[in-house]
Amino acid sequence: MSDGASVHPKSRGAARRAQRRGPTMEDVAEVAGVSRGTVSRVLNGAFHVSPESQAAVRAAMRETGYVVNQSARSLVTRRSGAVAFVLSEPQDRLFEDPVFNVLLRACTQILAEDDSSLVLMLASTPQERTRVMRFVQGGHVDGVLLVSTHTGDPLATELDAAGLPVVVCGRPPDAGLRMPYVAADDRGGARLITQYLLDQGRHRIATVAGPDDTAGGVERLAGYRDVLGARVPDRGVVRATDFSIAAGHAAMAALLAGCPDLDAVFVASDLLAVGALEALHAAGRRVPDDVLVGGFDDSAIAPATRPPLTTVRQPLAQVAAEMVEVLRQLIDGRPASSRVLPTTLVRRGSA
Amino acid sequence: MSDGASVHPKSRGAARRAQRRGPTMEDVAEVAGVSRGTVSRVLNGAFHVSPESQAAVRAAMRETGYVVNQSARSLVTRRSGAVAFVLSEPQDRLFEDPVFNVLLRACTQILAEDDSSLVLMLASTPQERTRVMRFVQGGHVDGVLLVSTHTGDPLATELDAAGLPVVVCGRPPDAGLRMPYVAADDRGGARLITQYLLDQGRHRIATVAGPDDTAGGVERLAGYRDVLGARVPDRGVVRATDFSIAAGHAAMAALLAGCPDLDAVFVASDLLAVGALEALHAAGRRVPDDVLVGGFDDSAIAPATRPPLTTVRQPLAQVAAEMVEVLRQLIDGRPASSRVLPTTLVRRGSA
DNA sequence: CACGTGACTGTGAGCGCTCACAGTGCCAGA
DNA sequence: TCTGGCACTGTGAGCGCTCACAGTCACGTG
Repeated sequence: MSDGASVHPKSRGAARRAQRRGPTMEDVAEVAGVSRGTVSRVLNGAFHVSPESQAAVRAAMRETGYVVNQSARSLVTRRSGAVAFVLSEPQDRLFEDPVFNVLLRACTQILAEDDSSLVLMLASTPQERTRVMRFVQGGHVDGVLLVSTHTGDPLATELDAAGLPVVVCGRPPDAGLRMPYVAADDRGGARLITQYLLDQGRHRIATVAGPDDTAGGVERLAGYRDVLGARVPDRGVVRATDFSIAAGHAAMAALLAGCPDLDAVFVASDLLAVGALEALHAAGRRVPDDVLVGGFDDSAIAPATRPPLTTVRQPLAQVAAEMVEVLRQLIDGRPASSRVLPTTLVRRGSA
Repeated sequence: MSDGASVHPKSRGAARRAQRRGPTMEDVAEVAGVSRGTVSRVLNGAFHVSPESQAAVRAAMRETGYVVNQSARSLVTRRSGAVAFVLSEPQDRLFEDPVFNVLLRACTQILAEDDSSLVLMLASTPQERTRVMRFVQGGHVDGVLLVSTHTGDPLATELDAAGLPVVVCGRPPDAGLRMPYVAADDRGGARLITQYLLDQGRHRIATVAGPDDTAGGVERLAGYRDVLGARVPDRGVVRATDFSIAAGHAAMAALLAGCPDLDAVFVASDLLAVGALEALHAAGRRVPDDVLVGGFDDSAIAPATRPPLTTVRQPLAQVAAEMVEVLRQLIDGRPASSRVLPTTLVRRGSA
C-alpha cells in the first residue's frame, strides 16, 4: 500500500486535476471509454461517430460536468466566439438614447442564440481607440459591430484599413470605407412622415434636423427636402447640436423665433422631439392643434410623451439581426453587402 | 553564401509565420536577441531583467507589432481578463431605464482602465441562465457583476452556490446569499425626500412604491415609512407593477382614485415619476402647486420633465467603481464586504 | 583562490484543445 | 480468398503562452 501513490501517479494526478479545475476532454474520454478525438468529434458535431460512442460521450460529459475550455479551443482554432460591440462616439451621449439600448440588447440576444458573446467597448478617446484596435487585432474577438455616428471617425478608418471583419450600424458617413453597413431607411422614413404632415393640410412644415456629421442628421433632412422641395419655409430648418432632449428644446426655440408661423415640425429623433414638445408648450403652442409634431425612431419614450408622439419606426431588432448576420458572413470569409431596412409610420396624438 | 538560406531555416520559418498570423513571443525574442522567457518577463512586469534586454524587447515588440495572444495566456494562467455584466431580469424592462445604462457605461469604462473587458449577458429565460452558468464556469470570465432586481432570482442562487466571484448591484433581496453587494442608500434617500416634502408643509404625502420583489421597491418604501410613520395617509401607498413610465401612470391614477386629497407624492423612480406626472396632468392637478412630486434616481430624464423633477441622486458612477473594486478583491481571493453609498437630494421644480 | 551569492537568462514541460493522419475492423465485389 | 473502400477511432503534433527550474556570469568574501 505504501507505494500505491507511486504506482498510479498519472491517474491520481488526473483525478486530482479533474476535481481541482474541472474535467478536461481527457477525463470525459476516459469515463466514456473512448479517445480524446472522439470526444472532440461529438463536441464539434462531426460525422463518423457511432451512436453508441456518441451516447457514451454525452453521458460522460453530463456525469463529469464537463465544459469546454474556450481558451484552449481558441488557441488552435483562432476563433474567439466573441464579437465586440463598439460605441465610437466623441461624447457618449448615445448611451442615453433608447435606440442604442434596444440595439445593444438585440445584438446580445441574437449572438447568444449562436453561443457567441458580446464584448462592450467604448471608444471616445484616442486611448480607448488604441485599446480597441489592440483588442481586436489580438484576436480577442472575431469581428466588430461598430456603432459610430460621426463623420471621419478614425476608428472606422483604422478598422477598415486593418481589413478586419466590421459591420457598421447606419450608413457610414464616409464614402471611402469598404465595410458593409446595415441601416434603417432614414431618408425614406423622413419622406413618409413629411408627406404625412403635408397630407394633414399643413403648409408651413419646419424641421429640427440632427447634427450634420451623423447619418441620421443628413439622411432625414434629405428625406424632408425630397418631399417639400421649394416649400421648405424660410428659416424652417434648424440643426440640433446632438440627439438629446436639451438640444431639441433649444432647436425648437430657435425655430419658433425664426419661423413663428410654422404649423408642423418634423423632429429628427424622439429624444429631440421630447425637448421640442417642451419648447412648444413653453411658447404656448398647442400640439397637435396649433403645431403637428413628428418624431423619428419610435423609441420607448414616444408613446409616453404629452401628447403621444407620431413618429417613424426603425426596425431595430431586425437591424441587429442583420448586422450579426452580415458580420458572420464576413468572419466566415463569405462576401457580404450592405442592407437598408424599411421604416414605417406610427400614428399617435402629436400629428 | 549559397547556404545562407539553409543556415537559418528556423528564422525564415519564423518570419513567414510572423507575417501569416501575427508575431509570437518567439519572434519577438529572436528579434530582440533574447529568449522567450525574458520576453515573458518584461511583458508581465517582472523584475530581474536588465535594462538593455528590456529596451531590446520593447523595441522588438514595436518592430514586429506584437500583441499577446490572450487565449494562450488564459490557457495557462486560467484568467480571462474579462468580467460578465449579467442582467438577470424576467422581463428586460430594465434596458429602458437610464439608470442601467449609466451603470453599464461606467463599468465598461472602469474595467477598460485596468485592461479588462466587459461581456454583456442577458438572463431572462432558464436557457439564458444555463448559458450564463456554463459560460462563467467554463472560465470565459473571471467574475460576474450581477444586476438582478428580483427576489429569489435563481441565477443569484446558482452563482452563489457555485462559489464564483460575484458582486450584486443593489442590496440582494435574499438574505441567504453570501456574495457581497454594492448599493446606493435607498432607504436613506427615501427618508431624505419624504422629509423634504414634509418640510414643504405638505401633510397628505402618498407614495408610488416599486415592486415588492425589488430592493428599490422595498427599501424606498421603508424609508418613506420611517419618516411618516402613522402619518401615511389612508390608501396612500400604491405599488407599481414595474419601474416603467406606463406603470407610473397607472399607479398614480390608482392613487388619485383612492386618496384624492393627497398634496404630495414620493414616486420610487424617475421613470415612474414621468408616468405619474402625466397622470396628475390628465387629472387636472398642477405640479407643484396642487401636488408636489419627488422622484428617485436623478436619471437623465429628471431635468427634462415638466416641471423638472426633484429627486434623489444615486452615485451610479461610484457604485460601478466600487462594484468593480469589490469584484477584483474577490477574484484575487481577498476578503470583500458589501458597501452602501450615500444618496443626496436634488431640488428642481416639481417639489 | 575557491566558493557562496544574487542578478539575470534560457529551457522544458505543460495548459486543453483541434486537426491531420494513421490505423482498425467490416463488408461488398472481384 | 483477396482486395479496396468505407465508417469509425486513436494518436501525435502542435497552437502561444507561463511557470518552475536550472543554468551562467560577475561579484565579493573567507
